Amino acid sequence: MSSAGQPEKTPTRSRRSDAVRNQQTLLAAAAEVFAASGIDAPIREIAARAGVGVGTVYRHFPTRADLAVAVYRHQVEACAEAGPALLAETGSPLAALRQWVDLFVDFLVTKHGLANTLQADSGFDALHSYFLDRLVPVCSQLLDAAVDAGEIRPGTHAFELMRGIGNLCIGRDSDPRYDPRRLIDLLLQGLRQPQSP
Amino acid sequence: MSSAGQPEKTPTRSRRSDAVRNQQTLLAAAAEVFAASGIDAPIREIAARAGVGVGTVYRHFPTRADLAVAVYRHQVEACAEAGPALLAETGSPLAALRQWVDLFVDFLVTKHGLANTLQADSGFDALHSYFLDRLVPVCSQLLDAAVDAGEIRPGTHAFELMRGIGNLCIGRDSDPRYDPRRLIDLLLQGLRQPQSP
DNA sequence: ATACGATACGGAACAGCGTTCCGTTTAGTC
DNA sequence: GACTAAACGGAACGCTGTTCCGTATCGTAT
Repeated sequence: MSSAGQPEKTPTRSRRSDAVRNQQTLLAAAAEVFAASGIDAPIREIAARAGVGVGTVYRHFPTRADLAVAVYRHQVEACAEAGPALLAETGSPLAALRQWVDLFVDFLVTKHGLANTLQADSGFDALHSYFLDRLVPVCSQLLDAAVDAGEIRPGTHAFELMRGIGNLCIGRDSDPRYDPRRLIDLLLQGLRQPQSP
Repeated sequence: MSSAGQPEKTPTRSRRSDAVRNQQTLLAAAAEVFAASGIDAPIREIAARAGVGVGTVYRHFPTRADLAVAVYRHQVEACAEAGPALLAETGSPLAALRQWVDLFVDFLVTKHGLANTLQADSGFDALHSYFLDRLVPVCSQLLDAAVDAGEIRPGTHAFELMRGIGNLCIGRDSDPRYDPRRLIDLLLQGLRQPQSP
């Protein structure tokens, strides 16, 4: 009969130790490979560095995006948590927004190719969604606060702003004359404009 | 006979007729396929539609970018020529810049995947260069005029602005909530800001 | 009109990558 | 120690870009 309970764990067997070990190894390997060769590096390369077969990679992380989410989760989390913190400790919500955007840009720009994944159709659906689900609310909060403080005009959607910032970060490495930050600054300046004709 | 002249043509033989015919056919086929399946469509598909072998495609257009340049040349040219025209017929240089940017965005946004090629490392070097070589001077002229008229702040590089606009246009089709034009408007608004604190 | 050689053609062949699938191995449990 | 579910490895498949060369075709000199 088995109590009807057991709602969440160990139906019959516990997780195999080699499986958890491999998952960890894979995570580390993927982090290294992503850093070295970008987020588009061949799966085989990651498998090789972790010393496993490709089948194992796919079992643990069905899509490349799942792997990327796992690799970058901590940093995304940190960025998300920084939002409210900045808002609390900074006098001007707009200044807080600026600093937060800077954090976000830092994050995107230091990982080769990460910015491209902000596009919805980049084949990184899981990563895309995770980024947006986690960060859009934070951005929204900052935007609202700045609007309430009368520092920026209303009407801008956090989702759109985040995607725009992500897009602007694409291809930063390929040309030294292109600095996304300058344009993002311009964008934020544009937000300030008090609805002029 | 042959005057000593003829400085540019027919060293010994003239171009073969099948070659010119195939080049035309290829151009038409590529235009159709690009429109239908995006600029990343398989070369084989283009070859098939043109009724030639892949070797022929590569002989006429060594890289995909060369093909794209040939396909879009007219439209890029039109856009480039519209710049000075708008400047001449519009009172405000900033207004002219706005209209011109609108044209550019129209162009990018109506071709599936074209915007991505504005990135320097997208593997579309020839296209990237052509776009930039042709359009950056035009944009620069508009920017300068607007600066001279005191409508925008100085210091913005046409190259950077163009790349930024191109980047913002990426992925427009994948999400109806994302409208690049709103952000580009914001960007241009930011330009207007008279150098505030 | 014909022959000849340069030019262009076609598509097989190779390489790199993502992804699937299944025979084999291994860890956990009895 | 035996049994079985879980996990593994990597061969295999399909799709793509790109190269290469034997063959067909066109332009021209005769």
